[in-house]
Amino acid sequence: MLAKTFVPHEVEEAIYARWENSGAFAADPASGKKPFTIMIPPPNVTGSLHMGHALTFTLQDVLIRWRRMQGRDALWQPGTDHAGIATQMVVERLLAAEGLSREQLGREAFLARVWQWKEQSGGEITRQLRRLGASLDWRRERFTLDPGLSAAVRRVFVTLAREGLIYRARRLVNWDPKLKTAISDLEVENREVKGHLWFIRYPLAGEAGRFIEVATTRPETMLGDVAIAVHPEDARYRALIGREAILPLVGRRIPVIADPFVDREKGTGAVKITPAHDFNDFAAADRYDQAHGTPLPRPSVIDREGRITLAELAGLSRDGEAAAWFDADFLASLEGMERFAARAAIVARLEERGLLVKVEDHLHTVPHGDRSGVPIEPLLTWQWFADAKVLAAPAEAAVREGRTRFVPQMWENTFFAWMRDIQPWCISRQLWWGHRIPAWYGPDGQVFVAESEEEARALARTAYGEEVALRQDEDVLDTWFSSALWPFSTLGWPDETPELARYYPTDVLVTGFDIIFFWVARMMMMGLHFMKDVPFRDVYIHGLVRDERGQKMSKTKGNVIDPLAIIEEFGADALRFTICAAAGPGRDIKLSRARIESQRPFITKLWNAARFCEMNGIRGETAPPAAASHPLSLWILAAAGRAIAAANAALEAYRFDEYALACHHFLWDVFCDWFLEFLKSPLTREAPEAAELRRVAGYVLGVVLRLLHPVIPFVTENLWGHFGFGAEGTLIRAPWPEPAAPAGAEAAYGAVEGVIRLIGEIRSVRAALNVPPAARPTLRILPGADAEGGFLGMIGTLEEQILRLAQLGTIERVQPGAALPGVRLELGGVAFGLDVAGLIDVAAETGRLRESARKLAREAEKLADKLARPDFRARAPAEVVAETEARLADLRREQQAIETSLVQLAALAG
RNA sequence: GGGCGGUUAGCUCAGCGGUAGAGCAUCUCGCUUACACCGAGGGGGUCGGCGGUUCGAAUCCGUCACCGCCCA
Repeated sequence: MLAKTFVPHEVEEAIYARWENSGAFAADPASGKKPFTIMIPPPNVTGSLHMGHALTFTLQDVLIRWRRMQGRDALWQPGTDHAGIATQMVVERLLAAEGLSREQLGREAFLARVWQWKEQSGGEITRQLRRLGASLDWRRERFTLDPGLSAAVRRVFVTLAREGLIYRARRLVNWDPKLKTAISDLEVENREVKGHLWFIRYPLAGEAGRFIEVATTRPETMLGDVAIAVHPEDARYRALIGREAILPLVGRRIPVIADPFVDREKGTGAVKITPAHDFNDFAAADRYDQAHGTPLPRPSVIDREGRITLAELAGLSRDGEAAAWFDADFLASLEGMERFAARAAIVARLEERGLLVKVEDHLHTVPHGDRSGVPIEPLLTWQWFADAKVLAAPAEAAVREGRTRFVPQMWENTFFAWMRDIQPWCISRQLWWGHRIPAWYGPDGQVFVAESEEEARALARTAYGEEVALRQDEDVLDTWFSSALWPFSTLGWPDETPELARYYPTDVLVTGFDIIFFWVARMMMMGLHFMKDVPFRDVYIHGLVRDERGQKMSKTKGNVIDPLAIIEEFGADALRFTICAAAGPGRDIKLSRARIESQRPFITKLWNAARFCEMNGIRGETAPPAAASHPLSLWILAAAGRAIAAANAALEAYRFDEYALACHHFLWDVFCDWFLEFLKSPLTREAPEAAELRRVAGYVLGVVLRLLHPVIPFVTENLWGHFGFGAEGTLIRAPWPEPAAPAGAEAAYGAVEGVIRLIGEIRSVRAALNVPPAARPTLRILPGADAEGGFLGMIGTLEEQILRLAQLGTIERVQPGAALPGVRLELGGVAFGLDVAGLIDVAAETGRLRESARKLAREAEKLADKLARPDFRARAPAEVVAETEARLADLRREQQAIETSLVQLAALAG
């Protein structure tokens, strides 16, 4: 016997273990089945399950389970990425608690420590994904630092380097002074901050007492100024172009240059140029250098920890007049000072010297490191870059040609926009945890890129003609570099494995729009370059999970909902069903406890429907009875067929919400509300058709379980085993249902739907007229000339059901011409009289009828007007005209019926 | 400043050229032998504003407003 209530946490873990241990999640490369593959976007090894994960993995699991049941060889590839910065930060924090730094420990020992952490605490999320029910093929779990995946990284790096698509260069990069590493453009977050605009006077050379005034948001960088730029057509400054100003404090002469990119409206229209600490200034210096013979210097005045450094100013010239503005002692005092402290010191000093004109409040965007949260310092450093532009072109073409399809399609725009303006990708990181860059340097700095040290040594021997000492590059690669290879590195590449041949390209990538660039774009680039084919056919982009007010969930805001707590309380199925039902196309999902609570009863409903079946001797049937002929059998089989078709159409289109809705509607509004209710009378009295109806019910219950299994796998699996549809834990492998449509099913469907409408009408009348619940009035039936035969017959067949569900005493057929006392109804060409004389308030009923007569009249008038317009008849399609006419005719009939009823009521009253 | 998305019942959202829908909430009635996490019935919307296209617009086009996101 099924328990009175379903208690998810009592069964979920056992069911999951059974699936996992029985190999139900395992892909089978040797099978003859058509593969269906999804690569999990590997979560961060330091991560733990949050609602965003719950969303993305629920949707992926729905797709995987559905396709697996359809008989596909499903591969859902699990794993985690090594998350260079995040993991290093975690372990450094642990060390700090012991009073240690990674530098004290040394690289080798530190890495050993990280591995130790990874083995013990890493990958917590893979355990949590099991709680969610995710049917990942765990035996194939990968980690981006696995030997195989690392070999793939080296192969890709070396290949691209030899093709000239990876190169080393000294460039301005986004430097994170807290983490002391370069980061890519994508890891920079532009935040709007309230800052200031400082207006500073720079003395003009050769004209004592005259100045040029500049405005800046970063006065501390003035130490590294090499020019002042004005717009070439700015009348205020035209005369100054080509002359020189004096950089105060530093005491250097710098030119006033013209650059059309200067915004004349902003500040004073004159800007200081600091090429070593600003991307725009760097570009301006480049432009200047190309137009002039003598290049501008590019002194760095801030170091890797964000402190002032004066070393690079030392070599720069300083002559007599400028030297007068040289502030030697003050300058020396800045050495090693933190950049924001230096800002304050410099502003104060400028003010003392009468060079600070004013300070204005200023709202501007400042780049911050997305991990560290500190302002980025643009810094000139040696880094490795990937030529993203060249790699992007085939990826862009693949989407343009439809070889990879975005769902919803609008995300293509985002993808194209980024691809069009793509910048060189800085792939080196000044970290220890990650793939060490496979490049070695000779004594003279010559670089040897190779997959192994031996290979590099061989290259060096050839180059130098002798054995020399080599030093490997200290840096590691961006984590996303290895993630970009995931769709093929996990399948064994660069080896030509059977898996690689079979599962690449994958079918669909499911992810959020926030990582289209990190993931989708980079996997496309690498996949196309190395596999010569796209990594996935479809990219399904879902929204972000937000709280009930539409705010992003974050720990600092304290508005996070912990999926594990929800699973503990309501069960994984309730969470999954809520998510699935809420996953409309291209929208963020507002999630709250209340929302999950409101969907949970659906699980309970399924449970109780199953209990009803069990109590009534219904057993699991995997096939519909071959000779099913009772109209209720035919009707429910037809309805199930519609539900199956709706679910398939929804899932094919990635419409998870419609899939959930179709299942919900079929189970609740059709199977429970009508089918099971219809069954009560014949089963209770053991009618002749009871045996057939039991078998059909057992079969349709199985259809429901199979249809719902992808989204609510635990409760369905539990019931599957309980009813003996198959062995315990085998629903996951059961065949996806096919519509079963015996002869006559559609006709029966229409007739039974008519009976359902009739019962609904009677219930409405009863409620509207306050007929006492215990009253059992008589229903009289008077078939009209155009009565639908099937419907009329069905009223006879389902008489006991109608009596029960409409709470009637008897049903009588009357002869034409007979009166129909009471309330008159008109349906399917049949007139019905509900004899409620004496049970109702005649005046109230008269009022009700008049009101509905008014409504009908309004509607009929609208349709009549429409039909009266010649344009409508001439231009609208014939079927629309016919439909409108039919609707009007229906309305007229209803109006007639009400008129008749009113006359009868008047007689009753009189 | 440029781009994208949104604005439909009290709330959350479908619908995207031919009768305005769902879930939740609300109101009335009901412990009818699966389920009160239930059953039955009801109320509630000039589909953000304006203009246009069309026989017909929530749906297509233009424009404005407000909200959100991305990029400068």
